[in-house]
Amino acid sequence: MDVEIKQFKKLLRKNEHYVTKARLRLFIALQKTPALSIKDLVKRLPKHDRSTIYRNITAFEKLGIIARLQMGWNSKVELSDMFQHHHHHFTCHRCGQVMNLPENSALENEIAKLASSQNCKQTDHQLEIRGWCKNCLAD
Amino acid sequence: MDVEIKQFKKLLRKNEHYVTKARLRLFIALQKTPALSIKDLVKRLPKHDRSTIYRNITAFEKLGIIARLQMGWNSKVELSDMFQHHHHHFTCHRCGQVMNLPENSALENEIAKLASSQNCKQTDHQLEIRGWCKNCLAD
DNA sequence: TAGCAATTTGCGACAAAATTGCAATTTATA
DNA sequence: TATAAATTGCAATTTTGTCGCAAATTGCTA
Repeated sequence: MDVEIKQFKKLLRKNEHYVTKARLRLFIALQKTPALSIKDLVKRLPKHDRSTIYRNITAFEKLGIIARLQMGWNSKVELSDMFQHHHHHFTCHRCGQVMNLPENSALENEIAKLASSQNCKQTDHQLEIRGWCKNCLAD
Repeated sequence: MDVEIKQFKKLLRKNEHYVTKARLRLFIALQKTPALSIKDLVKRLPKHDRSTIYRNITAFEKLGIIARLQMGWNSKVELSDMFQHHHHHFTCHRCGQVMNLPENSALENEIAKLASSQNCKQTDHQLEIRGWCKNCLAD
């Protein structure tokens, strides 16, 4: 079985959460796609009620399993850095595609410096770059 | 009168929009606070109906007067770079306060490089840093 | 500054999104 | 497999966001 699913189950149990079908399916759906809206999730998990999905998203968020994002307009969720390399996103205005960007330590350093210059302690951050993707530029 | 309000009125007129009380108050509310949710705005503009606020937010957005942000969870709006220096945000987990961060050209450069490294053309971006603010760290 | 045309507003009705209580089901454990 | 506890699905409800329309406001011109 997928190493990450093992880790996910362990995390749930450690925090006194049951491993249920709804939670597993939600996790797997998130593993498959970079960033999903609640609407997408409801569509992809037809066996489960909206309320179950909402409740589990809230639970996952508290456990640090997922992170909420802003992609242009709607809020979306994706697995947190616990289950993925840390990364930022590029959203194309034209085709709407969201792509994960490669890690960049120079950028991460600048962000860290910016927070500490204000005497703030950073726990995390989120960057979205918007514009035109390679394919749409070619058209 | 405030230079920015003059600019705001001019922009409306140029685009065949009337300068109304609702629009002025909305603009002024946005001038006063870094990032406001729709809920906040509805609370701060009790003389105006929700639908008016929604409609004007939509209109302002089309005219490029405001930008939508995602601060953690709810989407918020603030005046665009047209009326403010370009900046990013820090949100405190504990007190919830949102502060504007100073401009940083090294950071901006890294962001630009990251986009072009993927052959994407960046139009804009948004960064939110989260953590603990100075005051909350002191407590 | 009165009057006209065009836009905007507030209201009420709706539609969509998100939350909640509770009985029935599922899960972990022994 | 029995039991206790957590979770789910469902229905009801609240919260958010949208829309049409009559009345009011705005910009313009005489």
